[in-house]
Amino acid sequence: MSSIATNAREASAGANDSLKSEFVAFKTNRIIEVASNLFYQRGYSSCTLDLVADNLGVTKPFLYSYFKNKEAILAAICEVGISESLAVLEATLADEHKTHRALLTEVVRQVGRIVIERQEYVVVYQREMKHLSATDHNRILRMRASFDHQIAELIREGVEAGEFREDTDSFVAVWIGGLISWIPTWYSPGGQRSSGEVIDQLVTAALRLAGAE
Amino acid sequence: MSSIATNAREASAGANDSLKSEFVAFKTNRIIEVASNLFYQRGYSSCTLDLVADNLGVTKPFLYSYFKNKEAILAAICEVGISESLAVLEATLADEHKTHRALLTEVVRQVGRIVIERQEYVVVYQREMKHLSATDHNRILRMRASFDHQIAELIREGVEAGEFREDTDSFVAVWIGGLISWIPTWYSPGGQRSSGEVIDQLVTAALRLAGAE
DNA sequence: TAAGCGCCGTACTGGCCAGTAGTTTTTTCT
DNA sequence: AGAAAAAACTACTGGCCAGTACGGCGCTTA
Repeated sequence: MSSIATNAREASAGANDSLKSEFVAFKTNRIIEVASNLFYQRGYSSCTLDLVADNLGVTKPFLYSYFKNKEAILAAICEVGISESLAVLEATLADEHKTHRALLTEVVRQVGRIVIERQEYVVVYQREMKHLSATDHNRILRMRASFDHQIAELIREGVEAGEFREDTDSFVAVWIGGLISWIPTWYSPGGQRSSGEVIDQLVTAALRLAGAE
Repeated sequence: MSSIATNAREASAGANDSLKSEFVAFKTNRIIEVASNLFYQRGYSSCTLDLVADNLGVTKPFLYSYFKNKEAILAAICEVGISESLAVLEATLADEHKTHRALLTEVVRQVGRIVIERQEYVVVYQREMKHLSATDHNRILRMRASFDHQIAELIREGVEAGEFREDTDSFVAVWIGGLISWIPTWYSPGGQRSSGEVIDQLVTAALRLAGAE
């Protein structure tokens, strides 16, 4: 009996905890969403936490119960784009049945989609990374390096398999990363080109760089 | 006689003035050089003018006798990379005897060189443009647009002339601009790759994007 | 050498802002 | 209902920084 009661209590406590942590996650997300938008518009250093709080309809101490300080908010923002991209990259590369050309196409398409979706996060990351603490900076730099490394590997194998031109240096991985990162500086959601067109163009460009035609 | 005297006086005054304006130009240059370096390292908003002055061995009011305010210094920095690139672009395109392929190669090579030389200026421009006044912002944006437009035109003519693949959209001009702008985020002067190698790679990449092979 | 001028420095201010201490409100549990 | 705990707010501070008023020093000119 006591064990049943205990289990029930634990289960209930567990449910409560998870509900509570869902609330916390939700609020945390809202904060980085709004903060990202404001950092994007005004720049990290010239954006005050009072402003972020105002835009959320709360006050500054509220933010401090979810993040240690201003820099922690920035770190959370910077991590979004790169961690999602890395996740998609690894999920895509897991499919062993595809050709290297198909893999490259799919990776570029998926990551391009994420970069467009998370445009503001990506731009803030690119512009404001230098304000991160050394620890956060290194963690994010490692993710970025891992991304580039895996693309370079994909290129190398594709060249070996004869799918890409043999005079293709695996360093084009960095150039392809450049194409992807470049999108947010000129694409705007309501603009002339749809995100679909942009992604198609991106894929074409990446394939040309890889010599896969 | 009076006219000779006047001329002599004017000539002398002119020489003085030009010498003086050379001094002014020199000091102005030193300011944007040092400021660019500090804005590059710390970001525009978190870099104080006292710090800039310290690094020049002068004091803050000195800066205010050469620039109206902090933003004017930023504007001067932002203009360097793009105005030099535009000048080189137009000088290169003036050579009527070259093929479109040769013109594209030369433009990319020259602008790549400028971007590497002026790396810090270019990065500050990309990151901090949003802190410019509307007037400065527009002036610089127009230069940038003119650059992209002329590259697009070059691509279009090259396709027409049969030098580039016929399924090449002139929008690759923007992608090529992306490759060039991407260099400063990963190239470092003392690093593994020499600037010559980087530029060769850049040219190769640009030609592949244009379908000129 | 003395007067005049211009260049640069000293010293200040007014406002802004990250971060915090202590209080009030809301929720939870009995 | 009422107490205890959790969540959010009010109100403040200490330091920083763009921009400025004014003073002094050296340099020209006669």
